[in-house]
Amino acid sequence: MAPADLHEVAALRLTGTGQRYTRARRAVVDLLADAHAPLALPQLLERDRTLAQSSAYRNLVVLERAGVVHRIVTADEFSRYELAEDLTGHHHHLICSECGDVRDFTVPGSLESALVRALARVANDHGFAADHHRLDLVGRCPTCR
Amino acid sequence: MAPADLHEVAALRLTGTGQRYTRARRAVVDLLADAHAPLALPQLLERDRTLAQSSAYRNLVVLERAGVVHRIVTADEFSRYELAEDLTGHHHHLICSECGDVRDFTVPGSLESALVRALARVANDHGFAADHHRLDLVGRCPTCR
DNA sequence: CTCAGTGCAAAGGATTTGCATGCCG
DNA sequence: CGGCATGCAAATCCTTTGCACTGAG
Repeated sequence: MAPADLHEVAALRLTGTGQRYTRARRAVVDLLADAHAPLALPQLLERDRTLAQSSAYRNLVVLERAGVVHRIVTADEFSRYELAEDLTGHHHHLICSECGDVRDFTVPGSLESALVRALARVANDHGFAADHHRLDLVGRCPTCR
Repeated sequence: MAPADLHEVAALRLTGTGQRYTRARRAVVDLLADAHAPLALPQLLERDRTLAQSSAYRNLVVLERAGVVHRIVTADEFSRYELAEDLTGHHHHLICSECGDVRDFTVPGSLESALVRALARVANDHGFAADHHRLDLVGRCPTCR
């Protein structure tokens, strides 16, 4: 998605519930869009020194509730944040068990849809209302291997 | 795996590194084996009131390092623990986004192996040393839906 | 003007750790 | 006996919250 459109959508999702799309929030969205991988809070603060820690946490909560940002929790000490899937496209994560770093990847569409069908059946069998799935590949990155 | 064998394997994996398979550790393994789903620490303490919190945490670390227990982190406030996959068989998790509860499930073998092949290729393309994958289905359980 | 947003400092809360004691091998 | 294991209490550290102030609309 083009940056301009991205900000427009983000602004829309916030103002819809009486919230503002401020400089700090725009900055977070820009950082996440540029990274093309989930970022932890220290990485955000490092990339933009004008961000205050507590406000960044608070803004991530607001952005998550507005459906702009998605939070992921790994075994790593920090949570990580990325743009919501409808803004970036469906993808999965390659996670380094050593340093906690995360990279995005996708699988062939045919496999993805076979997966979705199988999961729909599983959810149905268990009486679950399926929301989304998550596929992670855990290993050691080129640096840590 | 039969309980007797399970304890034998667990004992073996601990004693191999100069550690003991004590009553408290055996109790944790029994609880996890009976649950057929990952348990959080409060659930362990609740099921066996003789367990001390700090010792339980310490024992889970020891059991994890010995390859007997696997720790999983969800968006939920607590980590959850289950027996290692080579003791229970490969499976995936159905996670309730409301109450945090987790249930096990499997997908057809043909899909699973297609997945494994695709992931091997992804790991290779990114220079990662693949270790294992994780497939979660997130939704709302029958109680919370 | 009003009310959401900000930043500092302090509080929360799951998990870890220090230390004295218990107990298995 | 020696060293691992235990349990209490205190410390850690990511994250959240209280509060006074700023700024957008």
